[in-house]
Amino acid sequence: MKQDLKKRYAAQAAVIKAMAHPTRLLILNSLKKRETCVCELRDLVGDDISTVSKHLLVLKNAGLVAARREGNWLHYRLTCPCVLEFAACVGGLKGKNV
Amino acid sequence: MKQDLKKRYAAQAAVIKAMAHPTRLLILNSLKKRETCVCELRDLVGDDISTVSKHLLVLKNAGLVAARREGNWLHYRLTCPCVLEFAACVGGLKGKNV
DNA sequence: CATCTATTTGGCTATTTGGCAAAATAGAAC
DNA sequence: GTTCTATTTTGCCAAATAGCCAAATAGATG
Repeated sequence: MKQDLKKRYAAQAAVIKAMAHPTRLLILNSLKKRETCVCELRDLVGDDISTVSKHLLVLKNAGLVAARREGNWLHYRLTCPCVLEFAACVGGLKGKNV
Repeated sequence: MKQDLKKRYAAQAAVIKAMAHPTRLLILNSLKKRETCVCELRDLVGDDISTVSKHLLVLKNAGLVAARREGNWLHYRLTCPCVLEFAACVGGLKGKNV
């Protein structure tokens, strides 16, 4: 495997890995509609707010979301709505885990 | 989060998770061209063959690949070529990890 | 300044993952 | 049947992950 190819796949895998969690998919799909503050996402997800915050960090580090402060609230938004299109394709698969 | 929605996201996440590894992305992209036997994939990837076999198991469990025996060789093939389209989208992202 | 509110960070534990090497298996060939 | 070859499975270990709670932080407001 060539080195630059390796790097490119590693970069892609990092983003895909950030998406590879039910809660984070829920968050991404929710943000598709409109930007949302963390506390609202916590209500939607139902986990501890620190857990939600960590999920958002993962998404932010992958470049999938960005935040905007408005008073006390941080509003998160999708940076790349296209990433969700492929979820529909994935939905049709029939695997042992699925 | 409603229960059925939760399940749907868990199912999607399982497939995405299976894709979320550089070696597995390499394998998937290689299989896009044509079906390939394990030993050939081992040469391409460069890891131990048991490692490659495990990656293939992950992909198989997710429903992303399937195998066909021909003599001593097992030929793996993509079951859902569409899953690779979104990698191009992901490639454009600029994150801390990417 | 102190205080309140929204969010992040750190610490902890349990679980999962990726890799190699050795042993086991499945089918082909003798 | 035995043997050979391709592949999978098992065992082990180090590293990464997800979750909660408690503590820390950043702005807003008094």
